[in-house]
Amino acid sequence: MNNKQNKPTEGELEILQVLWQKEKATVRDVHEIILKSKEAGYTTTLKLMQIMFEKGLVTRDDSAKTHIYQANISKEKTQSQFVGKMISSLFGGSSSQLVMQALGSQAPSKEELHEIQQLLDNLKKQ
Amino acid sequence: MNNKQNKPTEGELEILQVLWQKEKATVRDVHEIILKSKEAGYTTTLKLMQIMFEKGLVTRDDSAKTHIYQANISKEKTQSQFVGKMISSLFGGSSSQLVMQALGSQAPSKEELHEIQQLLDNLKKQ
DNA sequence: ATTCATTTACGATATTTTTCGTACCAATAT
DNA sequence: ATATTGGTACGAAAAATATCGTAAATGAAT
Repeated sequence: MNNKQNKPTEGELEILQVLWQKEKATVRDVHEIILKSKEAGYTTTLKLMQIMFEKGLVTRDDSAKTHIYQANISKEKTQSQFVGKMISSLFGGSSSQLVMQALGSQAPSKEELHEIQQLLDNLKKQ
Repeated sequence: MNNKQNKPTEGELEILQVLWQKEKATVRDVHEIILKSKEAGYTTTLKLMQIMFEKGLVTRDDSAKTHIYQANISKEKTQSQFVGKMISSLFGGSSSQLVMQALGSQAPSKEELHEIQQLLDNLKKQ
């Protein structure tokens, strides 16, 4: 069972973000985008993606010279992994505390509020 | 200006949790508690706390042989630091997405739901 | 006073993550 | 054919964290 997927590191997360957004991408694609937010060498990105491949975090099609990468863990799963970790390590296990903090730090739009309200209504019914 | 406080590492976070809860604590106090959730040597905890002192994450009273430590960054500030980071790096800047994820992953109690509802009502008014 | 237990200080090592240089390979242009 | 370009592989260094052993200090108990 390869269930216990390790938490991606920060660098890996940056790459995953790109892959989640673009579905498929070459190292160069990813690298270009990462360059926008930080300084980095091409081979640095390459190496990281190779390591991620070894770890199973991404898959790749290496049939052509230029390999094509895809994320191999879902955004949702990763999010919940991190959120869970955070709730336990910073909010004493209380998800609502995290919710309060998140809502407080950045007010959501009307539509978002509505969405949250719906979810909340749902939870109340149970 | 020592304003740009670095994000505490995971190990540091464990210690901060104890300090936030107990207000004041010795290395041994902290260590005992950490032992409950993981294996660790005493000097490991000690060393970490010494480093945290150097970084300014904690203060300490070393007037007696056994030093007494206190957290020097607030729980709230640290939480918002991490939540903010998370929203931007995993939720594309949308706090409500994080909220949804958090509420979904672990249903809060009735009281908590009520609290969240109140906050939500407040936000709606604006 | 001497021993014993507890603590801090500190250096060293281990581990994990990030970064990069260099070699090598393949496709294309000259 | 050869040079140029753009790609991968790979090893190794650098940086950040975490871990621990050992020595020295301190205070309490005998």
